[in-house]
Parts: sequence; C-alpha cells; structure tokens
Amino acid sequence: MASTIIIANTGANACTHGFIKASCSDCNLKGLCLPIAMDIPDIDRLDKIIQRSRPLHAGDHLYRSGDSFRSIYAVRSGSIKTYMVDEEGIEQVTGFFLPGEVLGFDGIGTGNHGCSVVALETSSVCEIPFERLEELSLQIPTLQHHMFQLMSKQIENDHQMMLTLSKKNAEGRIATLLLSLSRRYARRNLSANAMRLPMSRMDMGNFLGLTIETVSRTLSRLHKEDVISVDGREIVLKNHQRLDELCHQLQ
Amino acid sequence: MASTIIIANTGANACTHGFIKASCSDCNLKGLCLPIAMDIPDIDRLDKIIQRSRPLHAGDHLYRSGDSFRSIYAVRSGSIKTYMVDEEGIEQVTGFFLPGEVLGFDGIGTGNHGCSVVALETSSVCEIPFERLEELSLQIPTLQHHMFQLMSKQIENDHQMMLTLSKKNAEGRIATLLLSLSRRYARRNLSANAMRLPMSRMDMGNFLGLTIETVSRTLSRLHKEDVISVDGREIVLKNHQRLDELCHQLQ
DNA sequence: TGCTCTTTTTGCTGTAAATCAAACCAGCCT
DNA sequence: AGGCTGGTTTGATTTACAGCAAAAAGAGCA
Repeated sequence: MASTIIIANTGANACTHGFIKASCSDCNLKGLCLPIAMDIPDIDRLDKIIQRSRPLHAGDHLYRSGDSFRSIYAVRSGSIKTYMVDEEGIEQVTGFFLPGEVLGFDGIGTGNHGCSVVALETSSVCEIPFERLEELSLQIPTLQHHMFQLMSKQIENDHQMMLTLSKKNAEGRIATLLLSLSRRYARRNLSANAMRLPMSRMDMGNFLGLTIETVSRTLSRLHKEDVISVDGREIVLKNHQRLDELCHQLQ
Repeated sequence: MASTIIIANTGANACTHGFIKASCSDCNLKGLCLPIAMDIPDIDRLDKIIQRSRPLHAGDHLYRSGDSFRSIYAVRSGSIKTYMVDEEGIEQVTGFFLPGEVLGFDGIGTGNHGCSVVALETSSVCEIPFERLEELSLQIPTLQHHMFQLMSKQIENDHQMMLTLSKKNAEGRIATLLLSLSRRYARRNLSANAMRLPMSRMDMGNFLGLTIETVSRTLSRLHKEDVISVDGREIVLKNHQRLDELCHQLQ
C-alpha cells in the first residue's frame, strides 16, 4: 500500500521496523510529542507507562463516542480522524491527526469520550493510560505543564477552526486546511509542497462545512488557476502566497 | 444600571455586597467553579492564591491578544466575551462566559494569550495566577484533575461549536445559542426561560457566523412563530421543544 | 481482463443568507 | 424638547454554495 511506503520515508523510521518500538528515547517524533522538554530519566518513567499496540488498519476505530475514557493517544504513524455525532445523528469531523500529534482530550471532563476516533490508513499509536499519566504529572512538574500546554494548543487550534468555519468562504477553508497540513508535514521534515491527502473529499467537506461537490469544484478551480496541482489525493502546493491570501479573504 | 441589579438577583449575592469577597468557601458559585470536589483545607489553600480585583466595566479588557500569559480567571458576576483576531484583522468571538465559568486557557501553550477578553457589562472576576496554580496542582491531585476536566470540557464545547458553525442553518445556530444560555442560567438556579442577553446582535452574529441582519430577522421570525418572545435584549423562551428541533435541523 | 461498487468530477438549478439601503428606536447630551 | 449617535429592524436584490443528477475515474475482486 502506497501510504505505508510514504510513512517509511517520513521520519517515523524508528517506529516502522518493528511496529512495537522500544522506547520514547529512540523515537524520532519525541520532539513533537509528549516527552518534549523532559530529561532522560523522566522520559524513561513516562516510557514505562506507555502501551504500544498493534497497528490499526484504515477504518479501524481507536475508540467510539460513549466509550469510557481511559487513555490519551499519540500518533506514531499513519493518520487519524476524530469526529463527533450529535443526538440527531449529525456528524462533524473535528480533526485530523498526524504522527507526533496527541489526541483524546475529550472525555476527561465527563469520564466518557465525546467523539469517535478512526484510522484513515494503516496507523499506529502510543496509548497513554490517563490515570497513570496523572500520577506521573504530579511527580514531574514539566510533564504536568506540558499536558496543560498540549490541551491549551488544542483549544487555540479549535478557536482558529471556529474562525475558519464562521468567516471564510470555500476557497479560504480549503486553503486553510492545505496550509495547515503543509506546515505539519514540514515540521516533520517532509515536503511542505507535495503531499498525499490522507482523507477523502467527504471528510474534507465534513470538516470544513462544505459539500463534497464544493470541495471538488474548489480544488479544480485552484488547479486551473495554477495555485495547486491536484491528482486525486496527490496535491502539490504551487503558490503558497496566493493560498495565504485566499485564507484571509472573507466570505 | 439594570444589569447590575440582575446580577444581584442571580445567585451571585455573596459576591455583590463587597465586590472583593472574602473567600471561595463563602462563594455560592463554588459548585460551578474551581473548588468543586475539593475539601475545606484545600479550598483554603487555593483561596490564598486567588486575587480578587475591582470590577470591570462594560468594554474593559481583562487582557488582550499578545499579552503574556500569567493567569486564568473565574467569572464572579456579569458576563465576559472572548474573541480572537487573525493576521488580516478578521475578528471571531470565541465564547461568552457567565458567572461560575473559567476562562483564559488559551496562551498556556505559547506563553502569550491568543485571544482578547472584554467585559460585556459590569463584571468581576477572580484572577488565579497560573504558576502558583500549577504548583498547587502538583500538591492537590483533585485540583490537577479538575484543571484537566475544565480544559477538556472547553475542548468538547468548542467541538460542539464547530458542529454548529459547520452544519446548522441560521435558525439552528440561534436556537443552539439560546438553549446554551438557558441551560447555563438554569445551572445557577435562574430562570431557564426569561433572560436578558448580555451581548449585542453584532456579537451574536459574529459568534455564530451570521450577519446582524440575519440574526435580527431570525429572532423576529421565531417571535412571530411564538417560539420565543423578543424585546431588544429581553428574551423569553416559549417553546423549548421546538427550539430543540431547530437545533438539529441541517442547513 | 472485465465487472461491480465507490468516490470524484462536472453541469444545471434553486435557495438561504449576504449585501445594500433605508427606516426605526432608545439613550444621551446640550 | 430637539438633535445626535449607535444599535436594531425591515425590505429589495444578489450571490455563493447546496442539492440534484449524470458522467467519469478509480479500487477491489472474480
């Protein structure tokens, strides 16, 4: 499968030869994930509570809305989608998560997860049992602080998304998503320009509050205007500056 | 001023006779705010680090985007609006905060606030210096847990808002806001039906991704259909079930 | 290789909300 | 009172996107 090959090229190498990798200290995502700014002995203590499970396949759920909250998760390889379903069955994709990113903060409040989490392709995650993480956070001040930071960043991110949904037109929403993905790939030392979208048009549209037709039409238009090039899920960003401009044009 | 009289009627009495009230243990908002599920000695320790300042007047800023992050805040009386401004100057109202609610979690991640906070009417807040709160959280496990819970609930709330902005039509958005306010008033043992909106049509529209004209028209229509009654900022919810239905109708 | 099923693209038409514009209203100041 | 200001309502028109439909392109499988 093409996507796993891409993973192997993406800086997540330490994780791929065994899938159950040995430790956080060996992981080349540690600069992005939880152990950031922790010293070696503390990383080892964190490492001991982390559970590394078999990889998920596309469509596998990590947990579902209503499941009791036990753990948070760091993405090790692949890509993950989170979505919530309201009482009437309306679905909303709430985020896409790439290697090095941490998810699952919903559900601490109530004890039950408020959203569902599904793999978009073959993916692996590190599971961090929350009770043990809380204990450890009491002992390692930098870990507690880092947890607050991660949740704070999630909140800021969600606010940015509220602005996108509330104020931007279709082009702006698409451009915002593409640039966000680009930045996150670049952070892992991957190309900021050429990428393979991990999600379907359906998922993009749901996330951005657009229909698949509008997503498709908008991508086609941007292609025609030579701002990007589109071939199915393969995207090349050809004019970052123009994309930036589109991000800020109002609806 | 009418709004301060309303405050005095709203269950925040313990705070109003002196504005600088003595302690958390005396505050009748303690069931909503931080000290929930803490025992008396721990509440007193928390109480000691809390700073109670002079009340804010309508339009006063608590902090502004870019200010260095120092504290989080609990609303004691009145009402507060948070908003972010992106690089191009597009504004997005990201939330309204009522007595007993905690705000300011943005900015832990970067050390600088990502949004601005302004009082919608005469309001008072408890300021909780974050460094000292972190120290205390290391010593009081339930406090640490409660902090995680508060932030988690903020995240779930924001996700719900993403769904509202992404999937609901104008009526659904308005209905969602009205019911949210109603629930939050009811939690403080105030009327779930009759309320005075603390925010302008402008703020409602900005928050909900609608123009003021659409907000006004939608409220008028709901009034005409006898679902609510509107007189300026005075609102009476007359048909909760219908509002619930509107919440779930798609765009 | 051909067949089925799903996803994506493209065209055409309708509509909810934006936009433009003007009237209305409630405070507030002189 | 009377005029001024900012917020709100209402009306007429435009438009970006939704909704429907059908073609095109992949993806999976015998």
